[in-house]
Amino acid sequence: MVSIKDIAKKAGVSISTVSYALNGSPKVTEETRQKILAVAEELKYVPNAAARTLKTRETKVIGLYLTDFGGAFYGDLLQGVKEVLNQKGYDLIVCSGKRSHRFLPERTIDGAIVLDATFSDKELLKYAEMGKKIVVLDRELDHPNINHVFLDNKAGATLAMEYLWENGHRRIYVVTGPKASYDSNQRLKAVRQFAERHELDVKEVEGRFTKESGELAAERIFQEYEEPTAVFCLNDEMAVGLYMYFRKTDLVIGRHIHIIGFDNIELAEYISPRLATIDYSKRKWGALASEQLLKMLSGKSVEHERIYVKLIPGESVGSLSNR
Amino acid sequence: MVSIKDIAKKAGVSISTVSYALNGSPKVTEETRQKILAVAEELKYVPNAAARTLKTRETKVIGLYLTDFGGAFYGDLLQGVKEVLNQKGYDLIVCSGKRSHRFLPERTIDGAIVLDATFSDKELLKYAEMGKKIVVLDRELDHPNINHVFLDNKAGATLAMEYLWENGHRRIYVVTGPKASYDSNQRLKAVRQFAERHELDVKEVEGRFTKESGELAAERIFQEYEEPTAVFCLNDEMAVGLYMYFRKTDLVIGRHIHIIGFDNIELAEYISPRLATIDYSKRKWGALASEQLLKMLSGKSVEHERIYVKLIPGESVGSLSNR
DNA sequence: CGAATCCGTCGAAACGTTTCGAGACACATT
DNA sequence: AATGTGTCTCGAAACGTTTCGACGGATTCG
Repeated sequence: MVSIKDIAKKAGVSISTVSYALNGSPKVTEETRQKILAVAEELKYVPNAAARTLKTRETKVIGLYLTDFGGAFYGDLLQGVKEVLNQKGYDLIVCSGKRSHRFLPERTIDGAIVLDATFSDKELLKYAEMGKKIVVLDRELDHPNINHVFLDNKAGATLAMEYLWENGHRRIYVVTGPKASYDSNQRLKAVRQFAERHELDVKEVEGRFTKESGELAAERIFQEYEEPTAVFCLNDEMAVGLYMYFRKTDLVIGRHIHIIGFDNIELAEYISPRLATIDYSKRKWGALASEQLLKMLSGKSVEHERIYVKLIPGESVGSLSNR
Repeated sequence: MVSIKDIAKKAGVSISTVSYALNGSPKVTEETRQKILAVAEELKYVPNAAARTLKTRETKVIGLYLTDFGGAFYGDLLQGVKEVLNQKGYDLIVCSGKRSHRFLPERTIDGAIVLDATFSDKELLKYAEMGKKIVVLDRELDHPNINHVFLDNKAGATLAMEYLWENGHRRIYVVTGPKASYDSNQRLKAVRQFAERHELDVKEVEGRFTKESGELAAERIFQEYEEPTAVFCLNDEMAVGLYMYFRKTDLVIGRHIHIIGFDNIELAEYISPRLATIDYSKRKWGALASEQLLKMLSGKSVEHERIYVKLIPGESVGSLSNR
């Protein structure tokens, strides 16, 4: 409501002087700045973001795109992103769904971090081509305006397989994510390599990275059950689905059936038996992604970063020797 | 980059005609509209949100303020909000932290839904006073520009107490949230009323609505333990904290120690034994909140809404008779 | 047939900033 | 005294829309 113009009038100076004063330009004398600040305060002036954006072409807001708001998975990641961003004077908004894509071309946000499989490569490339800066977390995309923080999926999947192997497991199933998922494919690739190296026959069941699909997968595995069997779920969410299923049977997890996941979601720690899984710092992942994005926005060059993983043992995987 | 002006030039019409055409005004003939649309398409025109906002004074974006991005608690709520909003042509952005408050006065968003105890009443009232429309979910605030969807905390707390009572429990502890929490206070009030009615002596331990504080509370309770004791945690998060603690002792939950929570978070279902708790539709809560907000924005009157609760039994509470 | 009505189009102002270039003034330099 | 050098302030244009009022031409009406 009250604009820079009102301040100018009341303070008896020009509009431009007010603007300079408010923005801390050295062009204006300390005395007039104080006067202007006082008037602004008195009038309860608040800058109009739209007008400023129209002129400066930037919003100091960056968007984070998620597939859905559900996943407990995201908490730490968002925290990491937010910390970095706020510290550099940027704000974070979290978005989901196709509608919100408009923020990118319409310049509501300066850049985006994407962790949303429903956001197509094609669309992303289109925006990148328009000059928008983007960091993707769930795919690799080759474009000067797009960067990527590499999560070491393969190392993680290999760790998981080794853990099962060392515990004596030889009949192993893997429950994959959707075929289109980059993470799933990377992890699966490592599983296959491991299998080949050890001359194992790893059976593959396709899931959708959800609890429900995990439950379905469990059903299939149960039908073919030949004791003892270990299952590597390519994410924890599906592992929880297996838990749900096997609780209804007389197989006990960690004894008759062995499960390991990937992601170390919160639930993995609280469910019992403790789910063995692959952990990585989601917070750091988010922090690195934002740092990359900010560098891109300020025209600096970015070096490729990588997130390391580690194994979290859990009672969901028992040793075959001490049955 | 390409603006309405470029379209006008290329199509050989005036700027205003382009604007009318693009906005589907009946003032322009179908023929010219098609021509303009074609040119816009060809030029890959995208409207500039800042310019439009500057003129129309609205963004068609509403903000949802959360204390932090952590809580798995929010998923369904956000889903409910988003569905309603999208259907009415609005977008949702999720925000957290003081910095983002600027969106309200700076007109980046048309209105806000607040579920964030760190957002002070005073500040909220200030924005309301400026004319911003707000729906609060975690407090009651009396202002024409602020509304509220009522969650039946008292009924929920009473249900929980009755459940414990009917299962024969008489030595009951309640673990509260922070003193400043509206929800905690409402629930606690009902607990006290129940205690008075049944001439019970309910011991109160103060928590902070987090797992860690639940664990601490458990420690205190354990020291005073006199079998059998039931604990009503004023939210599930803290109940999970109790689980963590008691797993380290030789008390088994649902047998020697009995626990009930409030909120029915996802974890409550997957933890074992299943946590008894109070459930309510978070999705509906979100949906009602957004509907209220949209009504306020269009100047309609809003009627007060209320969310009902129900008891979810769980094995975390056993009957005292069949020990 | 002249006047009234309607319809599609247009020009221009406005929204609230930022920022460039120029103006005004004071002071120092030759 | 004329010129030069800074310093502070100002006016005006620009960003990309929306929308009001006006305009001219075609149609309808009495």
